Amino acid sequence: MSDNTFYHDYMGIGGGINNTFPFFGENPSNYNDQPIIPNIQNPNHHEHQQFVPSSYMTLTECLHGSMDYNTLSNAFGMSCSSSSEVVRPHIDNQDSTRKSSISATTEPVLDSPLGDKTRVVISPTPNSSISSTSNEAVGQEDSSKIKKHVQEKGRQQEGEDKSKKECKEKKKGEKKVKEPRFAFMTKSEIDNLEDGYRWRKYGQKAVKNSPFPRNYYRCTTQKCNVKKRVERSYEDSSIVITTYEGQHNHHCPATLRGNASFLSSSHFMPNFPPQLFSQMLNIPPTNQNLLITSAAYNNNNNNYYYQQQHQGSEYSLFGGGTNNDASWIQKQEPS
DNA sequence: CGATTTTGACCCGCGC
DNA sequence: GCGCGGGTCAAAATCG
Repeated sequence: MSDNTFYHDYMGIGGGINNTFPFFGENPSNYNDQPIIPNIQNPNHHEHQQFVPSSYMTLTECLHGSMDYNTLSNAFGMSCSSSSEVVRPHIDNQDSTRKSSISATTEPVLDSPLGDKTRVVISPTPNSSISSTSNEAVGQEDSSKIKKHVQEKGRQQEGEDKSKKECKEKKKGEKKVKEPRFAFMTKSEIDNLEDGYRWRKYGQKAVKNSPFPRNYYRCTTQKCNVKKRVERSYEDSSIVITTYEGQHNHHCPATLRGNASFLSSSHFMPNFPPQLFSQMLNIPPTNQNLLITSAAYNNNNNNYYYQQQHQGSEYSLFGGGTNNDASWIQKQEPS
């Protein structure tokens, strides 16, 4: 199984964006352009760019999960082999040695060029929920043991049947199926970024070697078992790592209400199938584990733009649109 | 008062 | 088999 980690660098329209994001040149009039490809080309590269109209599509359906991966690949006339397994981002914080190369077992924070670019020294700020993992945890040990015993006794009396049944049912069925996952990184002060869906928090865990906890969310829609994990990078506290697991089986509540303003955070990405990018780029499955994304949003005209490049590929992808609906994606030939 | 968050305990897989 | 860490549960607390 290959990993497919997906980086998304969201930066405001403000400082630094011009340095890293080719769509935003010196001329602010570009921001008011409709998403017509030539108008948003990087002025520095326009001579070399050659766009491929056949690769042009709208993102709208992708954004709201109404297309499955096969449909998407068909739309592009590409085969969607079963080998395009989605993502299982390998997040192993135990590994203190950093892999500098792109590997199949990618840990989003550590391997991302974005992380390097924005690396800062994190001085762990006291966080009540986190600091309790060290000293307090020791003190909690004894009392928790007592509680444990009490609970166990209680369970033996009343809960045993139930839990046993559940265990059996789980064992009867197949192994817990791991849903497709993908992770992306977002430069944001807000931890839980608006993506149009409604989530309920169901857990929080301290992450080893990190002062920041990891939060677990579930989609509140019934029978939708999509999960989301949100954690802040311990290497760069300005970066939020979001990991989605599964696909929504329903429409996005925000768009049903006619409210698409959540796109202002450029968080259209979570529902965009990552393997589509590798398919568009003709990236071999073995190399599809790392996509680097830059994105930006113009609050003045509600346009968002992004660029995707894949290391090891000569191609890159451009996309954008408005938060009203229009959105697009474009494959760029190598220069 | 229902929905959501908090949080300690539990479960499970994995490495040693 | 044991310990560790990630993920989940579920009762209590809090919110709107």
